[in-house]
Amino acid sequence: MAGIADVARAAGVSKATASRALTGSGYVSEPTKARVQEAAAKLGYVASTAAVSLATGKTKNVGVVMPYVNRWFFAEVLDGIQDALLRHGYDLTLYDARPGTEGRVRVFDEFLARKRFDGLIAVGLEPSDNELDRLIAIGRPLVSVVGVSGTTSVIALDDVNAARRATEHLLDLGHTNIAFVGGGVEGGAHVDGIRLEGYEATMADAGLPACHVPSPASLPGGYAASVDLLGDVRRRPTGIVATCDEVAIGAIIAARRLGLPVPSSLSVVGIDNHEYAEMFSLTTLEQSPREQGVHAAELLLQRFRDPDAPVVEMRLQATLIVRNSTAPPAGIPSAAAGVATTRSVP
Amino acid sequence: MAGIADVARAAGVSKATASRALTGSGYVSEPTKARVQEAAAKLGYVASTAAVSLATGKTKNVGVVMPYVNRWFFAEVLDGIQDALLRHGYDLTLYDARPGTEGRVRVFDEFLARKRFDGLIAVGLEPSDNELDRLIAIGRPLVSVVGVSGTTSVIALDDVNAARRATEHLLDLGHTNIAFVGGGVEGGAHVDGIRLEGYEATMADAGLPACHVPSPASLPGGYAASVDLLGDVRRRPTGIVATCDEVAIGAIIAARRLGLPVPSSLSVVGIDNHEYAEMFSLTTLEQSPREQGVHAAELLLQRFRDPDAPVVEMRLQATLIVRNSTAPPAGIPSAAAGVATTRSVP
DNA sequence: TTGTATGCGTTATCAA
DNA sequence: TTGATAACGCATACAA
Repeated sequence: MAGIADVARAAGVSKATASRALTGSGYVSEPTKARVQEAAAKLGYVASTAAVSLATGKTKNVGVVMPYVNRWFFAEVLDGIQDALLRHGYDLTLYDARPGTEGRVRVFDEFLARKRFDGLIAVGLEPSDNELDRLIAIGRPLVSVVGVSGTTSVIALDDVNAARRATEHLLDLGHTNIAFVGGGVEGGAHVDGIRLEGYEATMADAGLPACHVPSPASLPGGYAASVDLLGDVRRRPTGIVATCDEVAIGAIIAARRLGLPVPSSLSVVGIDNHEYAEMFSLTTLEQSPREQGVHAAELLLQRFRDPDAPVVEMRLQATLIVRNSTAPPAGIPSAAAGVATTRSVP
Repeated sequence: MAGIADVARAAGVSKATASRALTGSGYVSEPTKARVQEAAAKLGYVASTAAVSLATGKTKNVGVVMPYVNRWFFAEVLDGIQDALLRHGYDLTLYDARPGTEGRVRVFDEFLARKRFDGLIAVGLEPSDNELDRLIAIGRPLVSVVGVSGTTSVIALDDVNAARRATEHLLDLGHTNIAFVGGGVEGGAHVDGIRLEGYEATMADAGLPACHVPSPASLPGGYAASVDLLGDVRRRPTGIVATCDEVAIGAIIAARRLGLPVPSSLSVVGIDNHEYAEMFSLTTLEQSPREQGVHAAELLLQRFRDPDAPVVEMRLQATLIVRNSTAPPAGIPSAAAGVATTRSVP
């Protein structure tokens, strides 16, 4: 509870000098600075954030808005943001804005309006026009990770490219009957649709028919969709491109359940490099949500230093990681199999 | 950027009256209150949190400290806390305190000392003595979810009881050769050790030998440990009690890999009721981390209202959910099998 | 029921 | 290089 007045008194200086000595702004002689700092340490002085904010207009705090905290991608991004902010001495206040909830409305109407932060990071938010307007009306720097288009800085995976390369990986192995599992489901994320388009375009380029199997972007969702798909012998593909690793793993589990060996009878490729991917030997296109979070935080912090910094749009390229869930289809032997143990870079 | 002075001017009253009209404290006539509120709405006035904090000493913010945000249990608790705080108009600032990191030191030394919150919720923190001292030295109400013993309010699952009932479930089905997978690994959580003790005590009560298989509390960890355990025919049990559902699911996947049908050749029971549990037909003892988060938040809010409220220790009882991963062992037919489709309460 | 005046704990401005 | 003093934006005790 010691205030700066106590520190000043203990050090035998004025509040103003004490403040300068502690914040490092303005001229203070070395000896007095040392005296002040020692006094502050002895008293356990910590500046009141409220008073500092009121006086400086800065909160040393960053707001993070995301629709879910308990999903792999979001939790990883959050972890990355947290880590980067911590390093720079910034606090993080979290706003949960699950779509369609009353809470989300309140977040936009009340909570964000309080401006308890110097800037905002929106993760996978997919705001409505109205919500986007409010976000901008706040008048604080905004950086997005996925989900917001247009006027603000954005960091996101190049989804079309990732889906294309996943598809091409299977094409290169000799597959022609390839299905895409994911997206096309109510309440699903926009990215799933984009990845689907990447897959469809690639199949079209190869002159092959596309097959879309809708599925929620979750392990149980991918499992259920894949059981349906693979259970019907007439529709059964030799390769699956999944919209994310959880769906891909669901497909692998479904295949095992149906007695279809992976990869000899079915190849599966995902997008993410989820923490479970290695255990399932899943071939996947790695995106690193954690790094996306770090980038977002650092972009925002840089914006604090230079408010006129240009709006940047950062498109990350996924890295293909080949494991053991993909192989040439049953008919074709091991022509391109040599590739199957390498790990290539973007 | 409109301040209360602008609102007061627009409504033709003093700042004091405007403040009273907006906060609801003190006497204000209905007509003027309405005028003020209308003016505030029109100007889009929102009180500066910094100024309010400085004037009242309250931040309307709660700090949450947890070692991980990207693990199922923690993410669920966080979600519950967030939800409850949102309903009461409180912000949430998050502090990541991963054990053994430099960041954790800074969180305790700098970040928490800033007291940007009216109270603190510690989730699974397992603080050192020194850390616990600091936590208390902050001088703000503290509520813990797991991980802190003693002097503060705590909400936690009754781990011993949960492990005991998981074990008894297998015993009731006729199993005698039951292993416990989980715990006993460096960096593991304290709860795993407690659950292990519950299992061991129950086995001892039944006059049966215990078998402990160390494992990290994760899906890959449980998978690896179970492959080892089940791969050795001489050690192979007919039942597994897992320290959590992720480990249990790892065990199920391992069993399938080894061609051991579940539940006919191996029964597996977990603790959690993880979101994947249903997909794997996992019998488990449900704890609800989300509700634990809600309870913790509400306990803290109540403490704000009544600072002298007694310290409470809330031990939650798990609920047995019987699915299809447990059955009588191969030898014993269907004596107690009728039970296997019911769902019992604590 | 309303207005005036003061304080909350810092930083920032201006003289000294 | 330092010190007195005025903001910062609001809530509140007290006076009217």
